Amino acid sequence: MSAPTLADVAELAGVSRQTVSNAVNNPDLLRADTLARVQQAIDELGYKPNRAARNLRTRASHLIGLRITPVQEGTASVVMDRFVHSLVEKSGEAGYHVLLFTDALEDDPLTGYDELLRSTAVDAFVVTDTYLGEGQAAWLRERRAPFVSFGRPWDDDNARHPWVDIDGAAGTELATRHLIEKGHDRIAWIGWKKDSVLGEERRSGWLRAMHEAGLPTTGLASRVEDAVNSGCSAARVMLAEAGPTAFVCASDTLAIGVMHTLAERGLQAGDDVAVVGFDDSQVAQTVWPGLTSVRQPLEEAAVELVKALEGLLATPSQVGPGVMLTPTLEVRGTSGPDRR
Amino acid sequence: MSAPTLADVAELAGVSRQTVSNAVNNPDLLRADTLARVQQAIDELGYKPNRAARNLRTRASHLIGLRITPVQEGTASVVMDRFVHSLVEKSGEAGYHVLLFTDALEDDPLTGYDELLRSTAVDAFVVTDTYLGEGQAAWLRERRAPFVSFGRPWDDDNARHPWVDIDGAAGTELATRHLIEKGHDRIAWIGWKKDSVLGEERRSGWLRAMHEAGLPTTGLASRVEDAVNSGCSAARVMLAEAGPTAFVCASDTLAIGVMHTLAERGLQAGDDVAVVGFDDSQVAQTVWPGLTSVRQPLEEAAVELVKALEGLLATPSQVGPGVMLTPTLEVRGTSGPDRR
DNA sequence: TCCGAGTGTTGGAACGATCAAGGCAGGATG
DNA sequence: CATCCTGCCTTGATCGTTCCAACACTCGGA
Repeated sequence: MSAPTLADVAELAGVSRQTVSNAVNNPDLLRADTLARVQQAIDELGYKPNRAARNLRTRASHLIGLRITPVQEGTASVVMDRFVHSLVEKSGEAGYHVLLFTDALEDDPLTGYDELLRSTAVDAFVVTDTYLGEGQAAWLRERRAPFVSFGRPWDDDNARHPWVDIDGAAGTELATRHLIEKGHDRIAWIGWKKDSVLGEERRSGWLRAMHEAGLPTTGLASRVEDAVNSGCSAARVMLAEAGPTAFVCASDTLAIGVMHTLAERGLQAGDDVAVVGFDDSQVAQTVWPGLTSVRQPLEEAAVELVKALEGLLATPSQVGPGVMLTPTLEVRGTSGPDRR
Repeated sequence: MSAPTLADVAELAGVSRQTVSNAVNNPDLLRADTLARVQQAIDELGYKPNRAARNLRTRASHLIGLRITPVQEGTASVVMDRFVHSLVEKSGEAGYHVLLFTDALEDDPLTGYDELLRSTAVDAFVVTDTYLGEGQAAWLRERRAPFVSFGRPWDDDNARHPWVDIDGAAGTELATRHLIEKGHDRIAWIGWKKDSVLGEERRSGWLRAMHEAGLPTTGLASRVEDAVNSGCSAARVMLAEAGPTAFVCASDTLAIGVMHTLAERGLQAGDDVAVVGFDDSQVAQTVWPGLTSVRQPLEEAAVELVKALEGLLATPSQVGPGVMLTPTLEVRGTSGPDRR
């Protein structure tokens, strides 16, 4: 009735417990025929090592913790969904499972980490949203908790942990260049408030591409909240005051807002005014006529994170350099035709 | 350096291990002053019970497994994101964590379950996508694995497990009635292929509302793949052949397709032709002028699932009835004005 | 014949918690 | 006064695995 144990297998195969353990963990220590015999017993009984017992003995759970934050309703971004999936898949291949947790109600973000850490429920954490400055990384470092972070250590200067990040500036630069190549010369930026490090980074990519091409930027930048309505009104103001022929936005949410304003004015997104978003959300993929958008290589990020994680757990002392990945541009209808 | 154990706390507090254990698990067994003394020692050392050791002894991991499937790119649906978050939150409140897993590459969906089950890594599973007929439920039942399902036991007649589902027909009925009240009488259905039980269920809600109002349905139903393009072409045909004034769709993805076709024809979604989607995706929330959509009460579903899970793990033999939840309608621009 | 190296295998202890049973006061009961 | 009970706490065993050190066995060399 109850699950077979190591001892059951050992008895059936006529060997000792340790031999079965070796068959599972160090097969090359056994003589071929013994291994085969043990293997058959394992198959016959359907034996799988008991996780709890193994965890207890080896002091490892093969679990990695990931904190998830509430879904932002009303925005376009669904980065988390794709990222979580990639992470689960890649860590699964490395023999790790992903354990999700949220903040306990009305508590600070660190209680979740603390609980899992102290109860030795997970081997390591994957930290995201480092740009929010919640001090997750610093806190974990203090406790010597193993973790890798998806996102640069923005808020932690003396950080010494592995990280993987995506070069947002490269993304917006890509987007801006794409529009310049299309023949645009008045390209506006709709981004986030100045206190958003991520927003400022993405803005800098637009700025770089514009300067490089010798195009004007004054009066062409706007900084607002990440909401559809904010995008709408920013675009309204921008169209009235600066007459841009294209918009580069810090998010698909803002880009959608811009598109609303264009529709409102009877302007055709793409043909009349070009728009580029950021995140390649499902909104960008499905909205008419298709929103050109910067796509983060989340699968790749997951691969790198798991790689870093494995390295970290194998040799905790030495930490490799951070990994910076470059996003790609998904070109769709709102890019519009060439204007030359 | 290493984490404090029960024995450490016991020594510091001057009591036995068992007493500390009781202080943690059955506080009311202790005299008040002893409890206080132990509690202080616990706080002082920052003690948390070791998960692995506890799991081993109690034969429970307080983990529940959830299988996730790849994100469908190019569609609007993001049900999983919201659901996962709700589930993590609600199960966290009940003392459970959620363990994610995916199918091992090119393997059948059941290997993931098998592995976690046999290694006693999780206490139970939450099964989703039962409408796909992958036989997850039947397979788990066979192994006597505890699980609850989000979705009726479509594919398993003699199922005896707790389940929670959302009444899709009630959703589309709600949507259709809403349009009827607005004064529409030629309301088309764009749904999925006949082999989709979910699609047929949603269709039945439309049918019911139409019959109830004595409205015609012949020539007004279309069954296609769940893709934006399919929605486009279905709408094109429908407009040409049946002249509907409103569309009810099985998904936001299809609804977006319908909206594309309307835009293509110079028709105003809402003012000229009404459209209602299903899922209240971020696309529905952000697209212009706002897509009216049926919203699944996923938070509520998570609550019910966790409740069922707790019941199941407490008394595995008795199984309560399934829980059916009713969706709501999020009214937005594509509903259009009253036509009376 | 015996030794020592090289393989494989063995039983006992440990990981850190909970379970089951038992000890020990002190008051109620006959 | 002996007995029983009740409340509170302690002791030893146990969950299933891996680590550790010691132990057989084979086989070539002295």
